[in-house]
Amino acid sequence: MEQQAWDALADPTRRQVFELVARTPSHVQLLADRLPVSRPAVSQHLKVLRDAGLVGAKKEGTRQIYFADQRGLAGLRRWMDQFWDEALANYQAEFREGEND
Amino acid sequence: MEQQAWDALADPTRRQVFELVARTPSHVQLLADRLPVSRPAVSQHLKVLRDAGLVGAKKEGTRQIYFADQRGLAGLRRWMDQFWDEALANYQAEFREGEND
DNA sequence: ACCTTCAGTTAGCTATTGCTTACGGTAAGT
DNA sequence: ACTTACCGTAAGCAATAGCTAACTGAAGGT
Repeated sequence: MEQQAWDALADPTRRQVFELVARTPSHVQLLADRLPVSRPAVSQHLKVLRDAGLVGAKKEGTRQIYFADQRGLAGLRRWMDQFWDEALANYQAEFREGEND
Repeated sequence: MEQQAWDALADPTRRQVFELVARTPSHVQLLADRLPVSRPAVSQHLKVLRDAGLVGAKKEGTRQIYFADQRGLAGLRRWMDQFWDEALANYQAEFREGEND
């Protein structure tokens, strides 16, 4: 469930899709115009992002407005916070030992 | 440069390697023992993590002690903070519009 | 009714990835 | 010097991913 968010955001163009949607909610065609890939590709990316809980959709006539969903990001944020301190601690510990050579 | 960090942490076993190293700095063989992959696989993962700035290494005789490096995480953290607020804002905005139907 | 616009899905191809096995290479123990 | 314990890298393979092109379908506009 958290793995999906990692996979989703690891791909560069898919991350671009998320960034565009996060700044301004928009429909598929608009996203495809601003990206170097075709419309179906954007559709597929949006499906992955939606399954990961990173974006949501809202029907608006024939169009479909996508917007960023914070819940998908929450898992990654927790993970990051968890290892941020540990990483710093061990990093400093290793270098403190190496200082007195 | 930031893409490398995403790619590195997207892979589940590679993320496990990072997590183990972040908790307790250790050498390759020790990591391989705690993971369901071979030692060379761990070596390759560590190379990717090192190129991404996520881990550092320190020679200790014939062994090599790997430890987590906070600098690789910094980029991802900045990215996360950047979109955390925007995602929340747009998420709420979309639902506020949809409430009065 | 017709046509246009918007979107999701499938098939198929190419490129990349993660793995193991096998090899080469360095540092300590005897 | 020889052996043992480490480790990194290359070759090769099976699986996966991202893309385009083509198809299907729903919603408005005329």
